[in-house]
Amino acid sequence: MSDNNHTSIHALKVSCSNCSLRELCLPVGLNRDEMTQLDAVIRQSRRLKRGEYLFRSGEGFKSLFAVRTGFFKTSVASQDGREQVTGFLMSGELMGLDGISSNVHGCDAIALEDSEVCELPFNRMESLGRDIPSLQHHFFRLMSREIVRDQNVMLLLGNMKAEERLAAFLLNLSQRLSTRGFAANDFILRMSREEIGSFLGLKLETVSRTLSKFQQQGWIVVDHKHIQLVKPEELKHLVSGCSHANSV
Amino acid sequence: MSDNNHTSIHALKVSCSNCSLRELCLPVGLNRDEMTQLDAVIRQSRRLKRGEYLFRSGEGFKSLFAVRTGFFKTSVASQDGREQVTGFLMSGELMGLDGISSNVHGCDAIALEDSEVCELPFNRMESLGRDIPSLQHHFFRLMSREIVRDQNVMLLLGNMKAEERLAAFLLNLSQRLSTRGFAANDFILRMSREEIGSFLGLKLETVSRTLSKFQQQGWIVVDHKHIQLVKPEELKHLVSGCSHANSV
DNA sequence: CGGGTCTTTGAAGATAGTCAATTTAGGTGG
DNA sequence: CCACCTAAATTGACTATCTTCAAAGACCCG
Repeated sequence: MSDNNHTSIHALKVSCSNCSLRELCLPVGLNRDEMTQLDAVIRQSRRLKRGEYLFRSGEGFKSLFAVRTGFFKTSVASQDGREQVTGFLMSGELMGLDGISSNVHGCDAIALEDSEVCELPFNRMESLGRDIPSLQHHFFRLMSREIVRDQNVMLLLGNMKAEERLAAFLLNLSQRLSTRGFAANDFILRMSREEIGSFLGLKLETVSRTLSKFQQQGWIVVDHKHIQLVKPEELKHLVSGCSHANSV
Repeated sequence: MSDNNHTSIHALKVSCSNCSLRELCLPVGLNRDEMTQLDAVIRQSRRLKRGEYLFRSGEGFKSLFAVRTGFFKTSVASQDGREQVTGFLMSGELMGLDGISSNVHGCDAIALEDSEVCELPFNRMESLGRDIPSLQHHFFRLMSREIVRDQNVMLLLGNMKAEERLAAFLLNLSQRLSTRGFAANDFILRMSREEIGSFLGLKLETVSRTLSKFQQQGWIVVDHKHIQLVKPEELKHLVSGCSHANSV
């Protein structure tokens, strides 16, 4: 699974009941008892170094993974090497849902910084869902949310101009970070310009140019990976009219 | 729900057990007994005329809908009126999965020809899933398949040129039609050039021009909505290297 | 059979892509 | 700890693709 010898496959026993992400992640809406049952199913946490693959497209699918700490990208690759980043994931978010359909992972998942994930064996999640209706329901909701997110990315890729895409991207990151208790208007980009471009359907040069343009207009401050949103309302204004949802 | 007086809300009792789509649709892998239980849950079939909305974005979500006959598009609209078509659906395919996450439909679903759908009340599907593990599993697989499909659309919108997009689109239609027993290389487009363009992230003129180009090269014959794939292998060659999956 | 929608096609224009050169940053090893 | 080396980012000039604007033609439904 891992091609990296010094990878620490720390089999730390984790528990949802104590996890600071329990309001964001899978256990939403479960009572104490149900959460204990969920704890029993979650196999372990696994640590990954920056650049390491959590899974690869084509590998057998057995488990979903929830991000505990760190940051991931998922991407699908074409035969001739072109890469499409399909998402960036932060704590509490779930990876691997696309593997359920065929029992084979449909994308690559790569850590963009040193990270830690919880492994959720899918067949055990499935049977636990039958015992805990609210868990089953939440699970359906999570998958549905992913579909909604994907639809919004389609809207972005199909209808929006470079500036609108980048504004939507920055605002989306901002919103998700602030949900997790981080500053909404001052953050570090974990991904390269090329990865942003791949996600947004733009070339890296266009991403760089557009960020510079935003900075020239005084809307943001760019210092390499460090981004400050000075006038987020201007970014919102750019995006408004492109989508009612900002769950990109 | 419907704003159209002369709409026939034929409450035909339908049954999965007799349905010609049972190998394509929800009942895949169920035994006789389980299928009878599923029959009990499926509320009715509903007929829609061309142009009629099955549901609209923002409406309360209660049911999923399976296409029995006909053809649909789903789309998300931005505030300023721009439309992104997110999918075209044919018999045996499911609509409404995006509504589960928030109990509100996230897109519009519109019949592109006179059509008939089966209504699947979601809460009853959920509880039936707890009784029939294989149904629950199949349901997860269907949602996952939708996520995979969406990822492939992202790849298309993010990485492919106009000719590649259109080739992928035609081949995908062809493949799905042939699965349903129709001719793979001779079919009628149910949607307008504008709707194709919206789905593919192109303007209608570009769609029209690109179809003409394919025809000039002798790869297809275009007679308005009537399409014949003369050299599908050339189209495949165009697309190859853009994606390993053709489940767009 | 006629109005309106959909489609095709052309020409001009804009946005983003490509190619290339320079600068900067970050990681590695001495 | 510093210096080097490689990878990432910025910026400019030019180009290609797609869009926009426009006009004419075809079909379809009532």
